Amino acid sequence: MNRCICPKFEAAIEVLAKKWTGLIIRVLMEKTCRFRDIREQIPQMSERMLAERLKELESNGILVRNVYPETPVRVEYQLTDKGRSIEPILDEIQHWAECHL
Amino acid sequence: MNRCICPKFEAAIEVLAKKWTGLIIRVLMEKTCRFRDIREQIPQMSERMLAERLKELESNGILVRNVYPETPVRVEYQLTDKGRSIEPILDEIQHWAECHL
DNA sequence: TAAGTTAGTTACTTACATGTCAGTATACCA
DNA sequence: TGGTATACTGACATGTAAGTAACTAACTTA
Repeated sequence: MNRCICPKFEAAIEVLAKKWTGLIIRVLMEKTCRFRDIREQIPQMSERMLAERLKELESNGILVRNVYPETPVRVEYQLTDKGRSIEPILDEIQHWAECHL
Repeated sequence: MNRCICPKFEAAIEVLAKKWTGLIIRVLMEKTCRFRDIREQIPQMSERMLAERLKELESNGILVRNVYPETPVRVEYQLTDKGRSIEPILDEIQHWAECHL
């Protein structure tokens, strides 16, 4: 459309391109997970980073945080519709990666 | 496919997600450009960053650098097939950005 | 009472990315 | 000889991202 810089495109890149973000979304794409579960599926990532990313993704409306006051507490992270709509992007990246890398 | 980390996916993110990369590719998607042209279309980016990204993209086989020894010298940057195959990814991101941001 | 569980937080450090700006090489033109 | 143009490069400073590891809070079980 416009040959100048599209702020929405840039904003999207800023959300999606951060380290760990894609992986976290991919894990949650399969099923709703607890903090612990995500850690176990992405063991390279520190707790600190996971907590930071989850907060960002929540504030961007990509996932919701559900707290169940059991003992010990259970916190589940679930993609929203907005979050699930990222799937085609990740699929395209995966496809490109498999063809060209 | 695999719920663990896919190194190809990560490698793709590493290439595509860097600051300015998407914008540079988008500019070159429209037409082959000289260094100067790209600068003018992305004025926020410094020359230093542009030169660095162009080198990276060239070494990743996403674009080719053609030198015409005229006076003054003309250097044109052109997407390869691999580079052009990134278009669907950028389109998906653009689409998502327009629907959700 | 001590240890375990979940879900974080905080402080500190290191690494890497980016910005700024001056300088280079080559060739032309006045 | 000085100025202009293109396409960079290099040194340095700053800023941001990420890693490490210890700590907290609430509650339960041994």
